[in-house]
Amino acid sequence: MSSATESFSVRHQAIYEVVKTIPAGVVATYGQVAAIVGCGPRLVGYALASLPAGMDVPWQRVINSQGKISIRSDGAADPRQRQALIREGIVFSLKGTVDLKRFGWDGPDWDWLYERGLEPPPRRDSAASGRFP
DNA sequence: CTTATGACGCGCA
DNA sequence: TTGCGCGCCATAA
Repeated sequence: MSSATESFSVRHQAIYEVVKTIPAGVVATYGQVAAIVGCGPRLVGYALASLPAGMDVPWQRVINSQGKISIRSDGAADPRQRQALIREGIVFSLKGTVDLKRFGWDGPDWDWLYERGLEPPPRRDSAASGRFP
Protein backbone atom coordinates (compact mmCIF):
# COMPACT_ATOMS: atom_id res chain seq x y z
CA MET A 1 0.00 0.00 0.00
CA SER A 2 1.80 3.07 0.99
CA SER A 3 0.57 6.56 0.46
CA ALA A 4 0.42 8.66 3.55
CA THR A 5 -1.69 6.25 5.54
CA GLU A 6 1.26 4.40 6.95
CA SER A 7 1.69 7.06 9.57
CA PHE A 8 -1.73 6.47 11.01
CA SER A 9 -2.79 3.94 13.55
CA VAL A 10 -4.46 0.74 12.56
CA ARG A 11 -7.86 2.01 13.51
CA HIS A 12 -7.53 5.08 11.35
CA GLN A 13 -6.25 3.05 8.47
CA ALA A 14 -9.17 0.68 8.80
CA ILE A 15 -11.55 3.60 8.64
CA TYR A 16 -9.82 4.96 5.59
CA GLU A 17 -9.95 1.62 3.86
CA VAL A 18 -13.65 1.31 4.43
CA VAL A 19 -14.27 4.80 3.16
CA LYS A 20 -12.24 3.98 0.09
CA THR A 21 -14.66 1.22 -0.80
CA ILE A 22 -17.58 3.62 -0.98
CA PRO A 23 -18.33 3.98 -4.67
CA ALA A 24 -19.13 7.28 -6.31
CA GLY A 25 -22.82 8.00 -6.53
CA VAL A 26 -23.68 6.90 -3.02
CA VAL A 27 -23.06 8.15 0.50
CA ALA A 28 -22.34 6.38 3.76
CA THR A 29 -22.98 7.50 7.30
CA TYR A 30 -20.40 7.74 10.05
CA GLY A 31 -22.26 5.13 12.01
CA GLN A 32 -22.21 2.80 9.07
CA VAL A 33 -18.47 3.00 8.71
CA ALA A 34 -18.07 2.73 12.45
CA ALA A 35 -20.12 -0.45 12.55
CA ILE A 36 -17.85 -2.03 9.98
CA VAL A 37 -14.59 -1.17 11.65
CA GLY A 38 -16.05 -1.84 15.06
CA CYS A 39 -15.63 1.50 16.73
CA GLY A 40 -17.73 4.40 17.86
CA PRO A 41 -19.15 6.64 15.14
CA ARG A 42 -17.38 9.56 16.63
CA LEU A 43 -14.03 8.09 15.80
CA VAL A 44 -14.88 8.02 12.14
CA GLY A 45 -15.34 11.74 12.25
CA TYR A 46 -12.12 12.16 14.15
CA ALA A 47 -10.28 10.03 11.66
CA LEU A 48 -11.58 11.98 8.73
CA ALA A 49 -10.83 15.21 10.50
CA SER A 50 -7.24 14.10 10.75
CA LEU A 51 -7.21 13.12 7.14
CA PRO A 52 -4.53 15.14 5.37
CA ALA A 53 -5.24 16.55 1.96
CA GLY A 54 -3.97 14.60 -0.96
CA MET A 55 -5.01 11.24 0.39
CA ASP A 56 -7.01 9.01 -1.93
CA VAL A 57 -9.89 8.78 0.47
CA PRO A 58 -13.34 9.90 -0.66
CA TRP A 59 -14.13 11.49 2.69
CA GLN A 60 -16.84 13.53 1.01
CA ARG A 61 -19.02 10.44 0.73
CA VAL A 62 -19.42 10.21 4.48
CA ILE A 63 -22.26 12.19 5.97
CA ASN A 64 -24.23 11.99 9.20
CA SER A 65 -27.23 9.81 9.92
CA GLN A 66 -29.54 12.73 9.29
CA GLY A 67 -28.53 12.67 5.68
CA LYS A 68 -26.79 15.98 6.07
CA ILE A 69 -23.23 17.08 5.66
CA SER A 70 -21.65 17.39 9.06
CA ILE A 71 -20.75 20.78 10.35
CA ARG A 72 -17.13 21.30 11.20
CA SER A 73 -15.65 23.33 13.97
CA ASP A 74 -15.76 26.23 11.59
CA GLY A 75 -19.44 26.33 12.25
CA ALA A 76 -20.39 25.32 8.75
CA ALA A 77 -20.02 22.44 6.37
CA ASP A 78 -17.34 22.64 3.77
CA PRO A 79 -19.14 23.60 0.55
CA ARG A 80 -16.67 21.52 -1.37
CA GLN A 81 -18.21 18.39 0.07
CA ARG A 82 -21.65 19.19 -1.25
CA GLN A 83 -20.25 20.22 -4.56
CA ALA A 84 -18.26 17.05 -4.93
CA LEU A 85 -21.25 14.89 -4.09
CA ILE A 86 -23.46 16.66 -6.57
CA ARG A 87 -20.79 16.11 -9.13
CA GLU A 88 -20.96 12.41 -8.37
CA GLY A 89 -24.67 12.34 -8.95
CA ILE A 90 -25.96 12.78 -5.42
CA VAL A 91 -29.16 14.77 -5.25
CA PHE A 92 -29.84 17.08 -2.34
CA SER A 93 -33.33 17.96 -1.22
CA LEU A 94 -34.46 21.53 -0.81
CA LYS A 95 -33.53 21.18 2.83
CA GLY A 96 -30.04 20.21 1.89
CA THR A 97 -30.41 16.60 2.87
CA VAL A 98 -29.60 13.43 1.00
CA ASP A 99 -32.16 10.67 0.76
CA LEU A 100 -30.31 7.77 2.27
CA LYS A 101 -32.99 5.47 0.95
CA ARG A 102 -31.86 6.24 -2.52
CA PHE A 103 -28.22 7.15 -2.20
CA GLY A 104 -27.33 5.27 0.94
CA TRP A 105 -24.42 2.89 0.62
CA ASP A 106 -25.26 -0.79 0.91
CA GLY A 107 -21.94 -1.51 2.53
CA PRO A 108 -18.90 -3.36 1.25
CA ASP A 109 -19.10 -6.59 -0.65
CA TRP A 110 -19.21 -9.79 1.32
CA ASP A 111 -15.89 -10.81 -0.18
CA TRP A 112 -14.34 -7.61 0.96
CA LEU A 113 -15.45 -8.19 4.51
CA TYR A 114 -14.36 -11.79 4.41
CA GLU A 115 -10.95 -10.84 3.17
CA ARG A 116 -10.61 -8.31 5.93
CA GLY A 117 -12.19 -10.46 8.56
CA LEU A 118 -14.56 -7.71 9.45
CA GLU A 119 -18.16 -7.84 10.52
CA PRO A 120 -19.89 -11.20 10.67
CA PRO A 121 -21.29 -12.40 7.39
CA PRO A 122 -24.83 -11.11 6.90
CA ARG A 123 -25.76 -14.72 6.37
CA ARG A 124 -28.76 -14.91 4.19
CA ASP A 125 -28.32 -18.45 2.97
CA SER A 126 -29.31 -21.37 5.07
CA ALA A 127 -26.43 -23.74 5.07
CA ALA A 128 -23.12 -22.65 6.48
CA SER A 129 -23.38 -23.58 10.07
CA GLY A 130 -20.61 -21.87 11.95
CA ARG A 131 -19.00 -19.17 9.97
CA PHE A 132 -17.09 -18.80 6.79
CA PRO A 133 -16.97 -21.48 4.15
C1' DC B 1 4.09 12.29 31.21
C1' DT B 2 -0.89 15.23 30.84
C1' DT B 3 -4.42 18.08 28.52
C1' DA B 4 -7.35 19.74 24.92
C1' DT B 5 -9.86 19.05 20.83
C1' DG B 6 -12.29 17.09 17.00
C1' DA B 7 -16.55 15.36 10.23
C1' DC B 8 -21.27 11.42 15.46
C1' DG B 9 -25.21 8.64 17.13
C1' DC B 10 -28.47 7.00 20.38
C1' DG B 11 -31.45 6.81 24.42
C1' DC B 12 -34.43 9.14 27.43
C1' DA B 13 -37.36 13.01 29.39
C1' DT C 1 -41.30 17.29 18.37
C1' DT C 2 -36.68 19.21 20.73
C1' DG C 3 -32.94 19.08 24.04
C1' DC C 4 -29.31 16.92 27.02
C1' DG C 5 -25.82 13.55 28.32
C1' DC C 6 -22.77 9.87 27.45
C1' DG C 7 -19.50 6.86 24.99
C1' DC C 8 -14.90 6.66 22.51
C1' DC C 9 -9.89 7.11 19.93
C1' DA C 10 -5.90 9.48 18.06
C1' DT C 11 -2.98 13.44 17.45
C1' DA C 12 -0.67 17.73 18.69
C1' DA C 13 1.48 20.70 22.10
